[in-house]
Amino acid sequence: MTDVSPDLLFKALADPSRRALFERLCMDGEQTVGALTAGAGISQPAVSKHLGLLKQAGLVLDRHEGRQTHYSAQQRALAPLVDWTGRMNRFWEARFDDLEDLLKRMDQ
Amino acid sequence: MTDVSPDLLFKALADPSRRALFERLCMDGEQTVGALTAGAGISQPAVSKHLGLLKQAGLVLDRHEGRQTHYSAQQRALAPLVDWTGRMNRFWEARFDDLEDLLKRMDQ
DNA sequence: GACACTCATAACTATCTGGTTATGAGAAAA
DNA sequence: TTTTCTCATAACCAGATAGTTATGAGTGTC
Repeated sequence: MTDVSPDLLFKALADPSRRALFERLCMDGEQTVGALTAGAGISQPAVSKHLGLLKQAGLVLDRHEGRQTHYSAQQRALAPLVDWTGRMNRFWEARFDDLEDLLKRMDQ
Repeated sequence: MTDVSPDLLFKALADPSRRALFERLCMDGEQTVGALTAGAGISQPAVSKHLGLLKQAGLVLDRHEGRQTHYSAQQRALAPLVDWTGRMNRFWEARFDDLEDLLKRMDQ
């Protein structure tokens, strides 16, 4: 529930297989490991490991039901990423404003 | 100028040293390799390599002036990231709306 | 021209990482 | 209970990667 560092998020999403799994969960909703393995081009243990990392990064939740595990995307998880990009853009705009101010002053 | 794949962006930003360099460029504006090396806890060649990757990912620009190279953050570079996170959230919300619809129908 | 400075590249190394196969644990089915 | 199914973990391997030192290329300075 508590926010995860951007570092974990970036690392988790840097791998294409992992990002693809997360995208599928976002698009199609909760799915079992078996369903996710079908369609991912990698073995079931590889999928499980990736899901483990995604879970550790707070990007997915797991739910055990009988002998299968259902994974789902955790919506709020991307918030730190949005915050980070927003912050970077804001820095940029701040410097841009400074430049504008400078130009205005030079104009007078 | 043309948009870069989210893959390159995520990979470039997944490394802490690289992300720190980019953040400094966003916060403080254009800087030389020397200035960036001071403060990064790593050697100058390491910094140069990271800057090379950031440039390849479209995150920074370089400008040669005499014997020094000035790097700056490229503002629009984060756009694909913003798009991607937005898309993921939109998927999520769409499924949420479906659920709402379902609940509404069940309610009738 | 000789020297100093700034950065990029080369070459190398240790560690990380993403994949594999083999296997074990737990739950349903027979 | 035995078997089958689903997933996670263990053990291992090959390639990627982030760092290092050494050096070269290009530019200003003396």
